[in-house]
Amino acid sequence: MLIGELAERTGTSPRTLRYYEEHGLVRAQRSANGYRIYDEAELRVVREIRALLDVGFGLDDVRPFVACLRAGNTSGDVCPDSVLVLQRKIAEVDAVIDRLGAVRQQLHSQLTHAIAHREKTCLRRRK
Amino acid sequence: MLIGELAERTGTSPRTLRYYEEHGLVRAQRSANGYRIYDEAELRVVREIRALLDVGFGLDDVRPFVACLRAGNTSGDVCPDSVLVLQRKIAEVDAVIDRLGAVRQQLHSQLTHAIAHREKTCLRRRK
DNA sequence: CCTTGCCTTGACGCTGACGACAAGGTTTAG
DNA sequence: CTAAACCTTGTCGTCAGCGTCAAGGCAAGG
Repeated sequence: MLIGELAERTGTSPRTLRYYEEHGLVRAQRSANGYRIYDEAELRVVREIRALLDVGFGLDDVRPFVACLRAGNTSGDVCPDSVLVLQRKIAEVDAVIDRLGAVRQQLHSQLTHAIAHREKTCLRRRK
Repeated sequence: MLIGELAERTGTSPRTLRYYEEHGLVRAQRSANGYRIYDEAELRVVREIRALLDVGFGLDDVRPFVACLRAGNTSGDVCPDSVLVLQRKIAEVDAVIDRLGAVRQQLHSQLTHAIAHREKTCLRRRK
């Protein structure tokens, strides 16, 4: 499988795949003319990467999962390092959710005050 | 008030204040030697900017609030444009919170599966 | 032979809110 | 005279995950 095909089958671009390789996440053989050649296993690797990136992981966070797949596991999640990252990420997500909840509350109260103020102003004008 | 003092009183840096000015958010007089001179009103403006940026606003989102202050209002929130931005931002925050909630759930289930798998593996080894 | 369509490496662009540095002018205090 | 401590404009660097050329090679079909 060449890079274009892998890109298409994973919904990415050749550029993206080279970028992953450059960062040690994806591996490829080389044909005589220098073309990258991927086996079916890389398909799963790339899909794992994509799935995790979509969820907000960084490339560094993804590494343990790729290694886990390469170690022969059917899932990238089952290795200790992956579990650690999962736990850390859940904690991070929780923290962000909490923060956003507070932000939301603040914005909501600002909005409430603003509306109240505007009604006061309208009443004054009417008098 | 010179730029250093304003920076200190707002917890920012001179660089930051020049950046805001460059983007049309903060205004300053110039003294004979070319130094920026700020009046007390800019203090409130900068604090408004900072407060909104801290909450996740972009500079463009902040503009209506600054304009609202400049229009003579004691709060930057009370003008129609500010209210629109507030409503939009609340909606954005809600969307992100929802998304993160889904992400959290997915990660949690991945984690659960991973733990379950590891226990299976442990049991196999003991046999 | 020429075009089309793959592939290669290399390098700059992008988004946002600044930090950091360069190179210089001004004012004040000693 | 000079050092300290302000200020000025200008430009490049930062983080992440790529997009977008540029310039070129290779293979196959008409």
